[in-house]
Amino acid sequence: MKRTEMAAETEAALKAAAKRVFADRGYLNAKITDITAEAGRAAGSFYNHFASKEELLEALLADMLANSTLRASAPDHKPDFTDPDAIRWHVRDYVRFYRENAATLRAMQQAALVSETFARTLAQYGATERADLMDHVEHITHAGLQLPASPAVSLQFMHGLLDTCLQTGQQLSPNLGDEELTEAVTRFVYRGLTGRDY
Amino acid sequence: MKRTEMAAETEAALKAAAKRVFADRGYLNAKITDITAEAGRAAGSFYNHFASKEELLEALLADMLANSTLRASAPDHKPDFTDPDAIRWHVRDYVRFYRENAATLRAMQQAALVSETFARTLAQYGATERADLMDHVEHITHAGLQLPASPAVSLQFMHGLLDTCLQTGQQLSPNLGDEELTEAVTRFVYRGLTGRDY
DNA sequence: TGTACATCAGTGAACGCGCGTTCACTGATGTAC
DNA sequence: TGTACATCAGTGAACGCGCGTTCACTGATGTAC
Repeated sequence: MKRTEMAAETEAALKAAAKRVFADRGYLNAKITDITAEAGRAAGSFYNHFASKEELLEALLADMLANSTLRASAPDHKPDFTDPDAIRWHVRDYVRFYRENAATLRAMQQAALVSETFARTLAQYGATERADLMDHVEHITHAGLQLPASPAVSLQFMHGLLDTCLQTGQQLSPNLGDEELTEAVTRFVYRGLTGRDY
Repeated sequence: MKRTEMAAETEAALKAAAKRVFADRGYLNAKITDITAEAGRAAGSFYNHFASKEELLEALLADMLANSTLRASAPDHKPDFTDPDAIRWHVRDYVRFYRENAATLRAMQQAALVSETFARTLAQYGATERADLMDHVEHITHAGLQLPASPAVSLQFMHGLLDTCLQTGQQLSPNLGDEELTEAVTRFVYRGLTGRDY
């Protein structure tokens, strides 16, 4: 095997192991040696690829962002939140995204608690996500309906609610499936944003 | 000064210092010596009062619970969420409670990320809080209105939303005051839960 | 009330554990001729 | 194609930093007589 391949394989193994370890015991509790052990490599090997646990997380974040450029440009994407289907589409998409990237997202949230830098990165990322939805909620005002707050704050409500649901998902009483969760959140958010029902 | 008084004073100073340090740089980042320094005591003094940082946090939690038995039994308390005023009352009360105990609450959340024990305690606490509101939301169903999900899950929506708002409160775009926040959340939640507007 | 001793809160230097990080070494792959 | 040397990914024992925790000491308060 080529040397570059070998190195790439080890790096990939470390990232994959890190996700598993982060998911299992959390980013903050994860030791470097937990990750290398999980990846089946020696401790020192870690530093051939990453300068620190923080840098590894940054790499995971970069991977996540690189792999998710696809979404929100789908053909069935609806950009008007006066239509419940548009909200449902975005809720469902976010749930899917969260499921796919749970390990990295949760690790980021934990890192943000301890590091100012990660806190900023994460806040930035959320803000960008919400900026893209700004026009979606503004349709509501234009339709003569009254948002509960400014468009920005209304969006934070939606975003925050969804995030909380996904993070505490395991505890949701009668173990709610993703489809039911999507339905319930969609209804709650549609009602909350527009003041209407469907 | 009496010895018992002296000890009590030091313990109180350590607790107060801990809250400040936790609020300032977070529970997880707080070192024992940060706390003792902030309290103006020697490092070793800490262990005359608490066996560990965890035990200190438990003491803060106990204090918080002891000092907050008052609320939710006030004379103007309304127990029926078909009335927006009832929701507003609870939202306002929760905001007040959060403001008063922000340091301890945030510390608990951080501790929960790292310690299974604290995670359980916190989940337990939230569940208890919600259990007390169960009958409040059930009025909605009894009035012939349709909740977005089961009463328990609907309550988690409300609770989660409020929590997120308070935790990320600083970033809320046009620095929202508590009164506006209460109004906006109340409207959103009332609409979301009942499907009506006011 | 006074004296002698016990107790105990507080002190801070020193200890030591845990874990991140290093580094001399190995053996396999790459390169030069 | 073959040989000799260079490079480099990976290894894991050892190092050392940071910080929690201890402990011998101090001086003030409590107690016994």
